[in-house]
Amino acid sequence: MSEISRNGVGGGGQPGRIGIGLELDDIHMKILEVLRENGRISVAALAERVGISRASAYTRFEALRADGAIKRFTAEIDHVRAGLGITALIFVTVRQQMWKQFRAELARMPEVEYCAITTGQHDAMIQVRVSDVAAVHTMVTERLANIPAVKATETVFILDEVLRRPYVLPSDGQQSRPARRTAQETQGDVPLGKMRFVGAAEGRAALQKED
Amino acid sequence: MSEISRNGVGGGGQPGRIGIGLELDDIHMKILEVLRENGRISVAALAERVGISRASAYTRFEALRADGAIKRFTAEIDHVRAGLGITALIFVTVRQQMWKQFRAELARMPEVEYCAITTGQHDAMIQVRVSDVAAVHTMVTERLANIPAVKATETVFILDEVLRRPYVLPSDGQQSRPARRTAQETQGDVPLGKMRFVGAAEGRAALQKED
DNA sequence: GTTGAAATTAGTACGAA
DNA sequence: TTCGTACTAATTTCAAC
Repeated sequence: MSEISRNGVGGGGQPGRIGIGLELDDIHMKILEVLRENGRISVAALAERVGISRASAYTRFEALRADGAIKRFTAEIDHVRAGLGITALIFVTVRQQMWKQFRAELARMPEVEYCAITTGQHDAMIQVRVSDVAAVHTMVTERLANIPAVKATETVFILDEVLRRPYVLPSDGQQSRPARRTAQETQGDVPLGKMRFVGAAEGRAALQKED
Repeated sequence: MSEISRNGVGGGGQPGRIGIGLELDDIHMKILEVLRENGRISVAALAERVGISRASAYTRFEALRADGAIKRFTAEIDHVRAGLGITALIFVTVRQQMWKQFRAELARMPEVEYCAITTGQHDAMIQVRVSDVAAVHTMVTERLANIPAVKATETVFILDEVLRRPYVLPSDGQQSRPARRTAQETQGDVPLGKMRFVGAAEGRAALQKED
């Protein structure tokens, strides 16, 4: 049910960000690393693993929560065991000027686990978890189709979830960190023919702001 | 880095499931509900909220972990605060008989937060978080393009993440629960014209098994 | 499956470096 | 700020019911 933070393409620390927040140093990052793989670790054990005192660990831990860098702690549930064996992605084309309504309707659908607004052919992608294939059909044809904001949908099923990391952090040693080489420099190296980048459809910028 | 459980389209409690697991009753579900919204709650407090004794709560808590219904506890990090302001989805077409290699390569890419095998036009969807737009380009053209298993990619950016629920549970009161009405009964009700379901490409079944 | 009491651990508050 | 310590409160474990 939680609205989560904006994530504009231009984002990533630029001016205009709401809330200055605290500067995250290496120790903060280490704390996040530990916490994302073991959200129930005691602060004492956390302090030891990170190499700071217990008191400091409490201070930093609280700071990270207060700042919002840690949004919440959660248990990862095996949805198959929990009876929701079917996962589907529904790509939605949303009618202009109706995003607000679309978002409101989404909040009323408990089977929706994730929704993101995207560039490309469609406007949004939603991920749903349900108990059987028929439920996906019901969801799409009865629930989504009845939302005026929804112009069209395209549904695919998830056959297997290969990988889910709790949360990716910069300290994971990305090859794609602020690269020395620019995009232009890179272009000669690899066969770009098979790669395709899909920008936002016309009018998307306008849609974005409307809510 | 964790491989997560299979999620076949036929799944959801059918025979052939690996590991019998324990039967999840209402109290188990309640525990999962509480834990997914507050992964750091003490077992004592959990017991109170669920309405059972401390000892029972401990027993059930442990059983859920041992069974794998609770896969892990994790902190949800604000990736923007953490310096990864850009999120993108990369839809990948994978060459037949090369899934194993594809999976292995994925594991080596820390910026990949999620990967699912899907039906439809593409074979897999991966979600990446990086610090800037250039990093996406680098990721796709340098890393993915160099994997022989990757036949083609299509990239879209995530402009906004509207909604993320920790984990959807059946008890969320889904409208799409084992529906009384069949898909066929439903068809007369709504304009199906704008809805599209996309099945697996030919040969996908074979690909699925290969790994 | 529950209660209660002991041992352990967590969380807080302080002064000192 | 961070650390170390001491103090208080809470949690977990384990026993008996």
